[in-house]
Amino acid sequence: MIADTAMSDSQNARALAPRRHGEILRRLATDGTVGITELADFFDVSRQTIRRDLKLLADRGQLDLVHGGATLFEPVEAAFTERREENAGAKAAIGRTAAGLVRDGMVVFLDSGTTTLAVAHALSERKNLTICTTSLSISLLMCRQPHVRVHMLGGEIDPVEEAAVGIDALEAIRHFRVDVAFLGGGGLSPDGEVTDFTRSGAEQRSRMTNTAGKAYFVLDSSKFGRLTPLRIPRFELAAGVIVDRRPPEPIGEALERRGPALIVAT
Amino acid sequence: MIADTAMSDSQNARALAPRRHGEILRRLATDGTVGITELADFFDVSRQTIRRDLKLLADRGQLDLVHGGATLFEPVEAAFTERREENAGAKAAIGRTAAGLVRDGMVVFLDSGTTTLAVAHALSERKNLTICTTSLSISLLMCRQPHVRVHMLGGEIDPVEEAAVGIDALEAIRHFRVDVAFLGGGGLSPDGEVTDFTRSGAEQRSRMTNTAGKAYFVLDSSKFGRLTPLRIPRFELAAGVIVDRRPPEPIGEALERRGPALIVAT
DNA sequence: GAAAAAGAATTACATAAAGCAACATTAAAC
DNA sequence: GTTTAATGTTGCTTTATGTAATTCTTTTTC
Repeated sequence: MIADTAMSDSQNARALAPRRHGEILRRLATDGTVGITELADFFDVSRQTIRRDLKLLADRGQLDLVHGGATLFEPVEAAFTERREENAGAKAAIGRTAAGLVRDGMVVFLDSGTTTLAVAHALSERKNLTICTTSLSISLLMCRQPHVRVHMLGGEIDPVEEAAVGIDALEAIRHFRVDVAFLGGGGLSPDGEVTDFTRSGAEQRSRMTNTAGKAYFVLDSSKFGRLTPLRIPRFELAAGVIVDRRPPEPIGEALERRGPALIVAT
Repeated sequence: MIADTAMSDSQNARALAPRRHGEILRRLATDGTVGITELADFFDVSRQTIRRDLKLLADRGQLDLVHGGATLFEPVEAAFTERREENAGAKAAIGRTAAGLVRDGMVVFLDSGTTTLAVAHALSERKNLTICTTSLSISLLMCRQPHVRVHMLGGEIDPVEEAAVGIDALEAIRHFRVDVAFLGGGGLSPDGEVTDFTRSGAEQRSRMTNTAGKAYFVLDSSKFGRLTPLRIPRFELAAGVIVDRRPPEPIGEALERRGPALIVAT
């Protein structure tokens, strides 16, 4: 079905305009850009024809024309980079509060995420820390800090989180004895529970909650009431949830009834 | 079949400005800095062109211009301190040559180091790669690339290399079957042997040489004749050593007599 | 700390490549 | 065969890139 579209036999591919369009869009989806000369060679048609194809697709709003070819509308540069900026003030406050729970010499686990990255920044005052993390950015940040030892938990990298996930990361956690863990989460549900996006993420956080001396979830207020699909088993064992302001009322109480302390950053 | 689709004619790759822009922003995101000469070498265009690209991106607010290149717009990046690349042109050439040895779909191991980082950059044309690395920068760079799967080998982070070292990294290597490995080295000794700075580094490279389908050392000319303390066991099993120019004569011959091919990048 | 040297920015212009529009040609449809 | 749609061709315009001369910066040297 799709295979026909993507077939590279130039004679076959040549005939029909819709085939070209399909292939053009497919390439755009994977590469982000297409070149006119490149396409003309591939389909064995003139550049003018390709130009007409692109013009048509551009009129339909399926791509952006540029000199020499076309690009996707949004080159989706800033998935992660963008998120970092959201709620920056709140996250910095959470970071400072979290850092206040850490003493020199401790072993600290830092989860992936922008809020935990803020915690990492706030930890720069502490000495002789051992940081244990799955996040590439946090590793890079902390390893450039003096008096800090960093352990990166390996595994397959999730391009969205820019952090290690999966079996290897899960296994690596076993090797560590951590004093305090700061964990992210997908949302804080109306009944006071932190929930997650992925099964392996939830499992990882669950284990950390279980093995760390103290485990804290760090959540900025944009997460309040947000529902994500996975519960985090043994969430009740967490020492606390650090937020930038008190969540609307059914939530805060429900959370405290479960056990973890509700800590509001200042 | 799809392979035809994914052809990487360097002429085409050069043509489109948006492709350069994408790569420039990607580099900025990982390195925090880009140099004009560096980029001109990499894309094989004039400095003037790169200057025009940077000017354009700066007007869009995507970066800050500085003398000789550009930096990230926000100084949020305490995380990504500047890493001036010495010998950037030579490394880019080595990177291109190395990338020429990689086919779409392969499993590639990339060692830590600035030369292997250049290889990573050059691999941006390839599709469906699985990258396996100990380097934080390379992980971060490659996981932002479409159609690339990244495995970060975990372990304690060496702040100099900004890469995982030690037992965990050594163990993690076992789990992988890699098609081709690109390894760094401390120096190329007068008797034609690649040597290393640390015991664990040497061991890691030795194992990789042994288990990878093909292993190549990538060394720029500043390493010629340099003596570092550790030999790399089973160095002779490497498929080749990629350099930017032929080393002075006792060295080149000695190397070839040992087995590995001497590949000079163009 | 000032002078010299090296590298980088800027300007202006030349050239090559791409876009465009009108017309010619071919292939499909009736 | 005629008609219609799609593609190819041609000449001209526009855009992108490269080159060279000049003027800053920065770095090096004494």
